[in-house]
Amino acid sequence: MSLPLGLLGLLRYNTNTGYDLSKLFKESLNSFWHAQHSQIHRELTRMEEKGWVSSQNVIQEGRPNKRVYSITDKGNEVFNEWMNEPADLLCNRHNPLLMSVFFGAASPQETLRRLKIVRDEWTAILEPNTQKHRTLINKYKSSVPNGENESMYWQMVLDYGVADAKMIIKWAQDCIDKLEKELNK
Amino acid sequence: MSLPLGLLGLLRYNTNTGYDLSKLFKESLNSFWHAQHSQIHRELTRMEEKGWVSSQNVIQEGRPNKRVYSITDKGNEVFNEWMNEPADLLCNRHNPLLMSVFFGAASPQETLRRLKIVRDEWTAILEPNTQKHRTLINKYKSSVPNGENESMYWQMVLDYGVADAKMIIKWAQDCIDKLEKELNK
DNA sequence: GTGATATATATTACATGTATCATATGACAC
DNA sequence: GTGTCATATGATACATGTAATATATATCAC
Repeated sequence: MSLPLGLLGLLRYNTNTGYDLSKLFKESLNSFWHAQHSQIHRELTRMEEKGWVSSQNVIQEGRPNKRVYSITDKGNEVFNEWMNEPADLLCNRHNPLLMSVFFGAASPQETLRRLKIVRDEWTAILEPNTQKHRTLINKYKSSVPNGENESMYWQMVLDYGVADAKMIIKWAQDCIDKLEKELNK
Repeated sequence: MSLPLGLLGLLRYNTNTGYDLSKLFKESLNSFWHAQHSQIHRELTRMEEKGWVSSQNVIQEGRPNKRVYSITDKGNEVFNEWMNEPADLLCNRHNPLLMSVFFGAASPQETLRRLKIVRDEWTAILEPNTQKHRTLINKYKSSVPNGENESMYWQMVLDYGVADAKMIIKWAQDCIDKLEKELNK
């Protein structure tokens, strides 16, 4: 249920089109939830059927018409209920990286190569991503109602991302050291 | 594609029934991949259609008959190809916990309560889980062909789990501190 | 004037994950 | 003798995620 709830959460701030929600999603929630635009459009349609959002067709000049969604009272109710329901907090992971490491003995050289990619890519994006998110937090802080208050929570999610990246980089390096030692035996 | 590949990976060690694979999965891969027995049965059927595994019906006394699967040459090929293909290493996450923290301003008390649950539950399972996995690694090390060699990779996955849990516990505590300070203002 | 990029929504098909139920038997506790 | 747990597989329905394609227009670079 997290996708519709993410959309409801964002719609609490502002009315928005599917297209803009898709971009907003990428900017804000993408570090912990990935959704494609086709999924967002489908989900919005379903949410309208359920009465959680309503939409208005807006005719534009020079561009395709757009459909602007807003959250309904019922949508707000659903969102608030979810905020008080037991969520899947110790969430199951589906992690292809660990799957491939687990069976790494089948191809040690390849596993080593992959671990280096993981280390390098995470290292490369850690700083720029942190900066980008910090900038976005500041932007939304002033443009979203109650943004000053919300921003503490956004910061928590950003902190998680940083801690996670650092953990992965260190873990990958440790694995690389072990593997290289083993392969050079 | 990770589920079928996980099953192929396990079938390389031994022939196995869907039921046993389901249990093995829970013991070994569950920390980074969750699969229900119904999904495993369905997947095995499909893999047999594709010729990646073959099965034999074994009549048992006193118990329901069982279907024993073994990996085929083609299955081994598919598995090895996958070990050399670019995997989704910087994997997307779908993390309901972070989703709920992100919108935490909608219900600070509830968010605080959840973060405490997260901290406590992860703390409670960290030690026992580590022990359990260490025991399992030792068990499989001697019972699986090439187990001595494979065990280094299993250990890496276990290390990841430990580092991840510690990171989450620390992060949750930091968030709790911040939130309590804010709420007591 | 051609191609790339951004705006905007929608459909199709398939892959994967979750939840619940159905079936069948043996062993064990109460 | 009843209920629960373990063994064993499967069907059904639905929810969710991914991939690819279609349509239509404006702007900008070359």
